[in-house]
Amino acid sequence: LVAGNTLLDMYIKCGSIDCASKVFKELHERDAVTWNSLISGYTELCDFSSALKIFSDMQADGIRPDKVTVLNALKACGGGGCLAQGRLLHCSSHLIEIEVDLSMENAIMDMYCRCGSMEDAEKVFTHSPIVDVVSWGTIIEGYSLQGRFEMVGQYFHDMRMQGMVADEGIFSSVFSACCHVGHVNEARNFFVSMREDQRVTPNMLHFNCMADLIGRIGHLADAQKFLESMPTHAS
RNA sequence: UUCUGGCGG
Repeated sequence: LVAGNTLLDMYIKCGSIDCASKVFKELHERDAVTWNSLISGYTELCDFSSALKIFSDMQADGIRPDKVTVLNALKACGGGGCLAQGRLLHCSSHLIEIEVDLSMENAIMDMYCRCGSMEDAEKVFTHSPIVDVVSWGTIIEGYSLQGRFEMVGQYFHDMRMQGMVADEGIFSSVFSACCHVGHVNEARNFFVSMREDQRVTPNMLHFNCMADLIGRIGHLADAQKFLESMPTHAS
């Protein structure tokens, strides 16, 4: 069983979903891991409807979904923008004796964000007994995707107030929001704070957003100077 | 062997 699952996983990691599904069909024994691998394989390829189809096949086959199953299914719902199905998962996961821990809460929030329902995402966030940098990042990225810069700033501020340190991912979302709405000065402030207060090393994406913004207001020489100040080893 | 946020893979 483990050998079969390992083989299946190998094909998925290589991107050969066809070989993977062939292996899947030939397996005479399948457990939750087998199904989970295939669901995540389709999700990785952005074939969300196939992923959700496998998810329902799994249940039809009498295999009980575990935590990983639900995490993968939530991701597929988010990717496919299937709000109704995602909501159903959210509501039923409590019932089918799956513990709703932090990673589950975060996945649920992410699903709502991608489905465009920030209201639901915020509700989950607010009611979470504990949140981490991923939770904050999920909400911030959610607002960033919607171009809601004021909310990005708000949540970033709240996060700092609670003593949470931002990481590279948070700043990627923040800069992308700045870029989206063309807020140069705000971005500058974030850039300075990133290095001085929070000791996050700016990466290439961060530098690009900054240069784009500076260039956009016509300060091409500044933008160039800025890019030249970028360390060559920046990742 | 399958596992939550940005970019990458």
